[in-house]
Amino acid sequence: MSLSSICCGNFHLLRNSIGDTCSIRWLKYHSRLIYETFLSSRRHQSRPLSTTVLARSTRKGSKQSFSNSRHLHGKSVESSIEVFKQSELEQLKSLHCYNVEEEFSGVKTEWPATILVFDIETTGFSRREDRIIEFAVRDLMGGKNSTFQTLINPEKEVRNAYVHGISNSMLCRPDVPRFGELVPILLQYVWSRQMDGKPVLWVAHNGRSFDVPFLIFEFRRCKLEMPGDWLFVDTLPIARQLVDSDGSKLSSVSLKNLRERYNIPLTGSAHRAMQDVTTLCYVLQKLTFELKLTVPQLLEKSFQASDLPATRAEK
DNA sequence: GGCCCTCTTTAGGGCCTT
Repeated sequence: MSLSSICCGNFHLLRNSIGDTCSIRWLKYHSRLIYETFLSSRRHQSRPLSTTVLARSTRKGSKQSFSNSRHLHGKSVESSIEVFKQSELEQLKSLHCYNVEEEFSGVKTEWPATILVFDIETTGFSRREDRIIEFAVRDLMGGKNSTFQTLINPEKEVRNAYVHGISNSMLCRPDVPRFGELVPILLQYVWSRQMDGKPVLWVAHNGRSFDVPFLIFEFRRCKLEMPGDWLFVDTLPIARQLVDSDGSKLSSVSLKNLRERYNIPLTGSAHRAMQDVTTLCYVLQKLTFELKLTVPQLLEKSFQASDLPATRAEK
């Protein structure tokens, strides 16, 4: 299975899903029972959800005890949040690619994992001192409700609004959830996208050093562990494999530079989570195509939360 | 903080994330 064909398929679908975002109110309304099921399954299990043993069994395709709970509310969620302007949509449409193999064969691609590209905005760089204030994710499978985003009340002052434009007044509102309140909603979203017996592959730029540790610490503050079938891929070390036409390595592999390298238009404010997610989706497509990376190879590069030093001991 | 590179490895600077 070539990643290029899958990515082309992804972005064919992505074209149709931009602006099609889950309503957090809907998810909030339906997440309570799901969350209770999650907690219940944890109680019935004699080990945490994110143990290595459990994850290994998941990689082989076995089901986890909670994997079917998403079917309790398996109906589609409504869309209510407009993310992009029409002019911006037109720009992105110009980048769309077709899954040629799928178009000709008529056979649906067998996905080895649910691939979720995500990004966070935070109050700073310290995973211990700072908090997540925005979370956005896009399922590369595309389709209805393939994206999800929300602001998060960090319960502390935001002093870096000059970076992302997210101010205290935007976060200190009754309709903005704290991270602990978001967890059941996020789990509901992920389960609604996850395929039976297959892992979830989260993709982020510099995720290994930044996004994933932040998530781990937020889960830890809620006294929860991430599901064991959540795998992560960092696009930063992958991008470092790129070379220029003269064979030299790139001087910068920041998301901004990669976007400019691939002529990807900026469709909103940089340093807002969903904007960066959209950029990374296109960068991932171009990156894997250029490096001829397959999905299995991408999975081989994945890591688990428990693999990170930050999860093994407090520093 | 983790990773990479080099004027390196008994180290230090820069990148990348907000």
